[in-house]
Amino acid sequence: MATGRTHRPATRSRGIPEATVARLPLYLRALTALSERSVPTVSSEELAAAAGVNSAKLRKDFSYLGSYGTRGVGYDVEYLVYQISRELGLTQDWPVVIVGIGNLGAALANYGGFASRGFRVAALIDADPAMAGKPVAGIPVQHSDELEKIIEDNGVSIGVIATPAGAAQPVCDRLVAAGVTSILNFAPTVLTVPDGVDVRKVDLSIELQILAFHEQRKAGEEAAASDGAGPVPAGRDSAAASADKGPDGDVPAVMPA
Amino acid sequence: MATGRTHRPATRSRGIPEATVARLPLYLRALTALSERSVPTVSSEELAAAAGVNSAKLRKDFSYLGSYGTRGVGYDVEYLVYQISRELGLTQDWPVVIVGIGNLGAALANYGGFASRGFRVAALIDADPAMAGKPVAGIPVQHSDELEKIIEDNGVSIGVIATPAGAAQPVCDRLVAAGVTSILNFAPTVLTVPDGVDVRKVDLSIELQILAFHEQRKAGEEAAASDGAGPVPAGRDSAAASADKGPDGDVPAVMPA
DNA sequence: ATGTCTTTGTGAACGCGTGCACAAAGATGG
DNA sequence: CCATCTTTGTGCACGCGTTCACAAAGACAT
Repeated sequence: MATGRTHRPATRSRGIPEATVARLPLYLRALTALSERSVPTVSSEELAAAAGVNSAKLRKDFSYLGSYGTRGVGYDVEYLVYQISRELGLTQDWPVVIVGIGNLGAALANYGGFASRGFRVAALIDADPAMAGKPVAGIPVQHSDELEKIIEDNGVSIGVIATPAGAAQPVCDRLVAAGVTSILNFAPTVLTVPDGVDVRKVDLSIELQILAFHEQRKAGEEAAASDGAGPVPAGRDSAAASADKGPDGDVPAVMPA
Repeated sequence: MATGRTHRPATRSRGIPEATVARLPLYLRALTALSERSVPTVSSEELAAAAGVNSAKLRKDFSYLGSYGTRGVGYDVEYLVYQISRELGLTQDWPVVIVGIGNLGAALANYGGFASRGFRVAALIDADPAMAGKPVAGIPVQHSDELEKIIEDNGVSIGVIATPAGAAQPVCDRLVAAGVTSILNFAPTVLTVPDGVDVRKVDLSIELQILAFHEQRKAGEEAAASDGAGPVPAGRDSAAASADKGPDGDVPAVMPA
């Protein structure tokens, strides 16, 4: 799962639970696929299976949006696609800027899932002067100096940070100062932002570590018979496990497509 | 953050809650940074701030691992780094294969956060014959035909799928059949896997949609702004910058990644 | 030793999210 | 119009996760 966090306990999203909001895109994707196959209606059971969730959960989620289903029949696919899109705010155009055009930034720029969801890459920004003007995904990269102007001129409110960890906070500060109020962060760093600004973070390394945890557990259970505890190099100071070479601080995170 | 899901009903993770496991990598990152600065000990308050979480939560998380702190002093950084690494299974080597070497796959292959965490890219696999032999991140790409052999020869148990949506499930099936038991999926599709196999999913599109939802809500609240107080915000996207946060800022939550 | 001060570790309360199970609503057929 | 069948919408209970608040534990000074 992804990983998104930033302090804030109360989750009163205008009646719609945060957990539900996080699943709406999932339903939308499944519904879009059905729509493309010209399926007119779908039951909660079928849609739930397609989205990979429990049907009861799906019905409860939809109940927060209103009563859009017909008992005995199911949900009208097209209508639901529209309702969810509207709820998520995808019926409007969202200009987005991507800062940090390295391998990851380029991958994001080429990602096709944007346009189809109402997102438009308004600009690609990088601090390296050598990148300026060079086209990536058909869009010329612009230098960081232009950041504020680009954001204001295009009315950008969503920014994507794909820079090395060290550059993330400064870039974030500039984005926020220029008017961005939502940030998707791929750099492995905790960003500090003022109230009113949303930050979601994606860190591949974290996802892999969680997988490793479960993987280790599976291996452990398998050898449940005689297993003791792993090698326990006593000494509190023995410290630093195996591979700890590079400072992770400067490597950009990675991500989705 | 990322998004991950598909799995276990009972969370019998040897006593450690899933939510805690998802945060351990976060603590580990903060601790590694402190370690590099040669900081000997850290209090729950300081570490929590560095990791972006609540200090009470951090202490409770650590309590699941054991009593590694010293009252009145804090936690020994090096010792904690080791304990968390061991708990996550990062003290061992995890060979990983990346399937689908497009923009994203290449970005992942170049990601530096792997090696420093015990992960080793054992192979890059792509279905395009033209890619075969071509080096990416210093590793020659191999053709899909070799998939099973590669996995068995290297004892790979973790696979990363970065293929187009249509190829994901078939690739997943082959990975699982060959012995992979943990999968990180970047393709926008719900993968079906047998019991015992973990799947975590990362989908940028979903993260952006969640941001859009909150962004839309902010814009809506602004329109109903009744608390004057100060400068009158002319255009909605022009100035901004200032702390124009009215009622309640809404920040992401989620979990679990 | 004794007292004071700091910080951990955790018992308990609370709230959110999940899933069950069923009544209500509507379609459909006779 | 009535009976039956399907599927939604939701009340309710339960469990996980979060947070508070404080006693216990140890460091440190006197």
